[in-house]
Amino acid sequence: MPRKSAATDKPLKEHILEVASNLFYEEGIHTVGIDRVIAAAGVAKTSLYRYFSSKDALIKAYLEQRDERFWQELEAALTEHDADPRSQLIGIIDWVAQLLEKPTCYGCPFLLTISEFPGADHPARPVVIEHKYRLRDRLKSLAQAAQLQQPQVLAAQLLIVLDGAFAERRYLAPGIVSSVFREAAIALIECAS
Amino acid sequence: MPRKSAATDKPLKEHILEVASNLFYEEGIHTVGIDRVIAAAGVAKTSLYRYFSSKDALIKAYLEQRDERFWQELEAALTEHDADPRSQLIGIIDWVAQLLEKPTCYGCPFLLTISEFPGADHPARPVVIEHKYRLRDRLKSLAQAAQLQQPQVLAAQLLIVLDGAFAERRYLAPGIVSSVFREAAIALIECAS
DNA sequence: CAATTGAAACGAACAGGTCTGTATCTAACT
DNA sequence: AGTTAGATACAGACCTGTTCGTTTCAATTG
Repeated sequence: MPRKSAATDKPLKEHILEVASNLFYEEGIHTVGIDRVIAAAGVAKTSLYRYFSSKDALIKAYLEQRDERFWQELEAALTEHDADPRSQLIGIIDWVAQLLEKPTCYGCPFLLTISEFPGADHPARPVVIEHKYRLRDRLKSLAQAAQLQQPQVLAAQLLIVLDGAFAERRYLAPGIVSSVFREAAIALIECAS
Repeated sequence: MPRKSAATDKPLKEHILEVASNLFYEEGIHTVGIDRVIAAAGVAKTSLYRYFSSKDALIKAYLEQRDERFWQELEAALTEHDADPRSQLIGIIDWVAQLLEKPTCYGCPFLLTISEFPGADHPARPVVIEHKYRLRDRLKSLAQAAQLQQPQVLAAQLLIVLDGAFAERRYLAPGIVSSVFREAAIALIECAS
């Protein structure tokens, strides 16, 4: 049976991944070396390499963890909303707007990672693309169910606004980005009504 | 008098900067080392360091060059348009849409750079922020002159759409991003009419 | 209960590579 | 002669990934 980490009582692999995830997200992947990760996690280098075969594997696990958490929290936020598809669509917008308001939001981890690794062969790339496509499809089916015009186009438009808002969170203050994002998204939904 | 580079007949400093600019933009700054730059430029390392005191200085020059070129080409594109402020605003949108359609467009160099260097103390940061603010102000004054509602808000919305479109150009095909961007921007302008 | 065993983790050093930036020497051109 | 640039080697730092020896701790076994 695997040993538990002292502070968090989580399995060590998850503990390492969580620490790495925060560091990668906040400071960038290239600027955070393995030594930084193990120091912050209070862990030996051998332990990290026992669970992750390479830094690339750790990066991939980081994105997969963020993807999983994204959908979990999104679906959880949507259960508090009306079942009406239009309300659900607005619900996604509001949920993202809340994310953008957090001071701990530094942008979209997927966009940030693909900015750091533009190479077509990096293992992170398919995770990013799949994440974005899935989100766009989710928006599209909601727009479709809400009987909005051109749901495919609207979904793509909303994704652009979302990506733009997250991109700007790297250099702009939380409140402004969130409110402008929300207004723009609502306006586009109104246009398709 | 400084020697001209064989192929381009430009001063060596500009030649180095141009080569570095393309490499940084296409492959990312972290993944492109000084050795790659001098090899691609066909230049000795000593020559590079004669004109640029450090890699950070080269990065800063890269962004300043992109900024300068951005405004030059934007203003040039706008002279072909009607002097009417609303036409000028649409002109910016169309010009950006054309940029996005180019296969050589890999996103916004400013957003990409700030994604790679999130640190608040990096010399690239102020260049990025100033560029974005200037663009937003340009959009705002055009919206104002066109007597659109809430020009400040509209400008911020358009900037979000623009940033989102450029962000998506790292993982999506040219044509789709460009057309969706254009439709979203036009829709937002219509909303403010 | 006490001794043993074995996996899990730590710590520290190191190998091999890459990166930035410098120093030195030589060639070319004015 | 003197400036400009090329070529090369190198210093020092950093980074990934490995190796080796030691510690801890829990489960097993007598």
